[in-house]
This record gives sequence, structure tokens and C-alpha cells, in this order.
Amino acid sequence: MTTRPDLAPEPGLSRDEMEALQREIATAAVFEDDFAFDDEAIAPSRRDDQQSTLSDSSAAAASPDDDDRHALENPPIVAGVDQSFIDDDRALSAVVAMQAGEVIERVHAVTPLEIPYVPGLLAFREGGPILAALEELSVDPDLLLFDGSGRIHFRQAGIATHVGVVRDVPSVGVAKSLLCGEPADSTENLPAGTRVPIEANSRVDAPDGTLLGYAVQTRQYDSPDRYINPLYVSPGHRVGPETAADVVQALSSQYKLPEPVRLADSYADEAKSLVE
DNA sequence: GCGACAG
DNA sequence: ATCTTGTCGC
Repeated sequence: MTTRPDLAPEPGLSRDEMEALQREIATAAVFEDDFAFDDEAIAPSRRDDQQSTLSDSSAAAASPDDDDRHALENPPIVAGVDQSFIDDDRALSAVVAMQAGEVIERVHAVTPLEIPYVPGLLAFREGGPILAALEELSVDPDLLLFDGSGRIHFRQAGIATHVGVVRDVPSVGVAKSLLCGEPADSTENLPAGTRVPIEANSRVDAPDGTLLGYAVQTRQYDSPDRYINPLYVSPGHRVGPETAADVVQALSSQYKLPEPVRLADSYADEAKSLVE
């Protein structure tokens, strides 16, 4: 449960040092459920559903105990993180915090970009700007959702894992394309609500077949001969692969991306247009 | 040497 | 990520 500022992604490191740091991050990361909040209370309408259920099914039953009451009154805060780029050397990081389906805070930070994008080293380019934006948040999130990979990474230390470990906050990686690893089955035209395991292959620093995450189909067209690609969801820190996929599905309704990430996405563009 | 490669 | 009109389909 220790926060690890010493493992922060420093853009000034050599490539070898960056990779070595990522192996340390992967070692410090927890790829299984380890959080105190009620993940069942994350979805939007959940709160109302539970209250009505409680009121008509428990005529003579005891009133909710302290834990239930706490969960109902304090749904977990989930923050979506995304970035936009103002020019070649300035990044704008946006964070949208939601609770029970409602946006409770939006913050952003503009920071200089130190290094270019290199596949596998994304955290060293965007990690600093993201940490800067998270500092602006007045609420403290129970879960962070990133636009990028978590454990689905060459060294099992994608940006969701890296930032999650540094802040010691449960986190999940939500990528729109697959960086590495191998789907256990075809991911073509999957029905909405389904998922396919993503396993480690020779390109990943883990035994072949290790479950890294899931291809998650949050939305799909009804009939046409065209289809939507799945999301590649993986544990960042303190969340297991099943829960990571569950959370993303619970937070996705009308759109492909889970709401906190989708809103952070548009907020990043909106804030950018006001800056440039 | 060639291919693969989050955002 | 970003540059961008039209276009296909519900």
C-alpha cells in the first residue's frame, strides 16, 4: 500500500534505464483485486436500483448495516484520464472524476513534453503530465481508468500500471488497439458483452499463456456487415483481469469507451481548443 | 536483416 | 496522438 514516488517515470532516463524501471514497476504491481470500495456500486443507475430493491423486499428485514449504508452513500469515485497535444512540445492531460454516474470534477494540466512517443515507453512521455493533472484533483479517486495498456505490455508495465503503482491507486488500462500478447480466440465481430482472453506470447516478459487481460466488446452493431473492434482491457494495479473487464463493461453504456475515459477524451479536446 | 509496435 | 469531407447505416 506504499506510494512510490521513487518509481515515477522520469523522461531523462536512458532507454535501458526506462526498461529496467518498468521491470521494477511490474514487480511492485498487484495484478489481482486489492481494493476496499464496492465495485458493484460503480455503475450509474445502480444506486437507484438498490434503493428500490431494499425498500420493497425488506419489509420486516433489518435496516441496512453500516457497510451497506456506507456503500450506498459513498459510491466509489472513478477517474478517467486522457490527453491531447497542443503542439510538439506541450501536452494537455485531462481527468474526469465520476461518482454514481455523475461527473463530480474535471481538471487538466498543460505540461512540456520531454520525449517522443516510443511503443512500450508511453508512460515516460505521458506519465509526468498525467501525474501533474492528478495533483489538481481535489477529490481522491478509488479507481483510475487510462487510455492505454496496463499489464498488456512487453514488460507488464503499461502506463496504467506505472501510474497506478506510483500513486498506489487501483487502476485499469483501456487500449483501443493491441500492443502485444495473443487473443485466445478470434476477436472479429464479437457480440456486445463478450470478452476474449489476451495471453502472453514470446514478446511479453511473462510465461507464455499468462492471462494479461481481455479483449472486451462493449458495443456492437446490430446487423450490418461492418463491425466495431473490441477494447483491450488489462489490470493496471490492484485489480484482477476479470474485475478490470467487469468495471469497463459496467461503465460503458451508449458508447464504446467507458464513460470516464470518453468524457476525459472530449474534455481534453475542449480544454485544448481554449488554450491554442 | 525483417517485422511489430498503446498514444 | 493529429490532419479532416464525405459517407454508410441505424
